[in-house]
Amino acid sequence: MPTPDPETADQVRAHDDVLGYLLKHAYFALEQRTQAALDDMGVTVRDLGVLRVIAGGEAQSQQEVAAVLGVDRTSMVALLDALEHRGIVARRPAEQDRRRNVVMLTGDGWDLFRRAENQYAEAEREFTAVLGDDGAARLRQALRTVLAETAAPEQENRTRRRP
Amino acid sequence: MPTPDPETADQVRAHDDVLGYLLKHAYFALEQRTQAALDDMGVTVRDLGVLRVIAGGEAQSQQEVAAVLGVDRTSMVALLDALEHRGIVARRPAEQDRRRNVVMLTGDGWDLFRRAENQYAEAEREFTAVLGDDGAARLRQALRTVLAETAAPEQENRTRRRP
DNA sequence: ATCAATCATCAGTATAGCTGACGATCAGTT
DNA sequence: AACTGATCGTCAGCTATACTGATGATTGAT
Repeated sequence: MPTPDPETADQVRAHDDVLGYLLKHAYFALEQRTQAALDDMGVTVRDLGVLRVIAGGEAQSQQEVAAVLGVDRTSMVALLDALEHRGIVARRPAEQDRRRNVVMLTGDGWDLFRRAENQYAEAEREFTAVLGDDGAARLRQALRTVLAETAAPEQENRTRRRP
Repeated sequence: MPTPDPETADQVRAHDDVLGYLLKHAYFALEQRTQAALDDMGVTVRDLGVLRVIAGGEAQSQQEVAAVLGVDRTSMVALLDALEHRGIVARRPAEQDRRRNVVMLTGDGWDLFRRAENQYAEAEREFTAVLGDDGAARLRQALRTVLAETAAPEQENRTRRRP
């Protein structure tokens, strides 16, 4: 028997007991499904996140959008460049503070957003269908709870590993 | 009023109602916490995942490990190179099929694994402490359920976006 | 023996995030 | 009015990661 020490191997936690594994794979599985639902429209899930935050008035400036979504502000530049190029969003310097760019949806942007959001929501519903409405709501609530507790106000810091 | 159409903006879903957002950020928040708990030992969460799968006997060859974890097989090479170099795992061609490399933990590897797994588990416990034991179990179960339903046997395909 | 398939590996490519810098702008001080 | 420090958007360069496609070694079936 090559690998597992038979006496100890069965005390080892199964990989799908590990919350990190479950979260990561649930995230990627959902991403794949929702992205597939958006492919027709030429929008990424990421794009839609930006549109949603703008449409909901949750953020105005580029940095606010970036902060809400946990995206780096320098990455937001290229992201918005593409969306602006396609006439989906527009940038305009804020009147009170001309350093800031206020980002807003164009008419076409609103249109695209609503269609994309519908497709996205449908894909999410399918994804959580097994849980039932209550189960899906409880899942969301649980995630919201742990996130609120963590309350990491700093950036996300995904890259850094051992130096 | 620059951005939100006031009549429509309040019909827009808040970003933290979106399951994709919640999963992604919960995943990254947990990753950060658990990684911090492992930093002392010079192991990444990713490394530990590999060790766990090997230690539990859930996989033997490199590709099996990669498949269980949803990691690309070509990425697994470098990952194992590093672990082997540090004397944590050992590769040996399988006797029945010498194309395959059977991966196993060394004595030091078992040692490191057990310590790392303890640290990791503690960090996870802290992360889900707000939910209580039952809540944490329900969260895990919900994630396992949607993942089982998805049952995506293909690769993960994280990169591809619009062509 | 031959041939397609599989495993580990490697080289090359693309993407995303981060750091650090820059100019423009703002607020507060003098 | 001029000076200082901070903030915003932008850009260039670095890194980590995943993927593609190719290679050699090996296998199983014909």
